[in-house]
Amino acid sequence: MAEHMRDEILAYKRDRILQEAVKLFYKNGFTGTTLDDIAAELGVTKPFIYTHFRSKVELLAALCQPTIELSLEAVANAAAAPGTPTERLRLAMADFAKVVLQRQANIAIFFREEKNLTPDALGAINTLRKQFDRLLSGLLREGVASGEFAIPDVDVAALAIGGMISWAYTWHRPEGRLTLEDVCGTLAGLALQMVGAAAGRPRG
Amino acid sequence: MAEHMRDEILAYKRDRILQEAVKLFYKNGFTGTTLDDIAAELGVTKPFIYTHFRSKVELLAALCQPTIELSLEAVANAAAAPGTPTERLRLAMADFAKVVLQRQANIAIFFREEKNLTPDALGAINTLRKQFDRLLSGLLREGVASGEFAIPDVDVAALAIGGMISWAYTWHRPEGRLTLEDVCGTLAGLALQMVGAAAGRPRG
DNA sequence: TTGAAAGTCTACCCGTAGGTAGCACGCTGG
DNA sequence: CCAGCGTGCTACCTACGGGTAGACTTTCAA
Repeated sequence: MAEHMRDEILAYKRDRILQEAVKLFYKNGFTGTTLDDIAAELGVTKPFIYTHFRSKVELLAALCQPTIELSLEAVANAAAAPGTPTERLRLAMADFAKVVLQRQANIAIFFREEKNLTPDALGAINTLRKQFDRLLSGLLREGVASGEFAIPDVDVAALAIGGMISWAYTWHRPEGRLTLEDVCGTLAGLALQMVGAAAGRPRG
Repeated sequence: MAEHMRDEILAYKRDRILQEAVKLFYKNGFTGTTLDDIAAELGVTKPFIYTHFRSKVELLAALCQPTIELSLEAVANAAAAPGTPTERLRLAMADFAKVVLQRQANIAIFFREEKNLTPDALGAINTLRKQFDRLLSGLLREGVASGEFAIPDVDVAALAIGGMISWAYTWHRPEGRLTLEDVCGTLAGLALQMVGAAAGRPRG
């Protein structure tokens, strides 16, 4: 049990480092942030960080990959859920949007700093992204087959929808006019309308 | 006239530097590219670059701003053109997509390296982006007023459409299955369908 | 109370890359 | 053939920041 708690504390420290790193990378960019900056924000020193991460780029990977995994899971779960393609697409896009906005900083950092990842880390993430695209394309194809969707090019449509929603990381302001749920709902509705689904927005 | 030609040569040199910079920043990122790299690619040395640009970040600004200006112009021209909102939206989005894809590298660099611009340069560009959003929102509002478009939230829709098309810089492959014109046309069609316009895609 | 292990800090190294001073080469006109 | 200028190069400076060695402190078990 002493062992157990030590692990929790270790995990907690690791997590705090990641939190501060996300905050600073988001605000000042990856190269615009020094490890000393992160350490200072935590009230510790640089070697402290090195007891939890092997390098600065490992830190970067550690804050990107899990977020991409969450995005994939959101779509995977929705795609596997019961319901019509229309219902599942709405769920998939609303949940995906939620991940994008809840992890806005992580998403932003990933897309900006991709080039700073090691080939290994980038490869792993790109595998996830390919699965994401494949799932989304598959869902669209189902809807086309069932006659619910009308799309000229399924693969382009998948990229367009994915992009429309991913892009929200660039403009969403948590303190703005719209709540996170509003935005997710609206974006999911727009996605449905885009594929020609009936009731892209329920009409009362 | 001797004067005249000297200026042309100066402009040409400046242009070549920018070309190589775009290529390398796109491939390796801004901080991942050294001025020596760019110089080497041109068969010159670093001080040569400094006779044409005051600093590395000035180089960055010089390759971002004109591209953003082009995007704005594309939408501004289409918005001011004659025709129904539907027709003008299609034109605006097709032309905007064309800029995004023709200047794919510049667009990618801008979105990735925003944080490396000086506050001044970034401010100037953000002014342009705000105009872009305003124009697009205005066009959508016209379509809603005329009954051609059905959109829950015009401002979110403008951001969604702009994002969907901007995003193409992440996935378009010039050597891929689709020509640039194909992609522009498909994306413009998807944008129309997204706002509920009739004939998002002409049906024969 | 003591010894060892875990954890953190102080102090440093050193490669890298943005930026510059001053020289050398070649062109043009006398 | 030479003066002078424009142009680009050689050679350098310097700051910064990622990464590390080793000392110090704290904790806990015996």
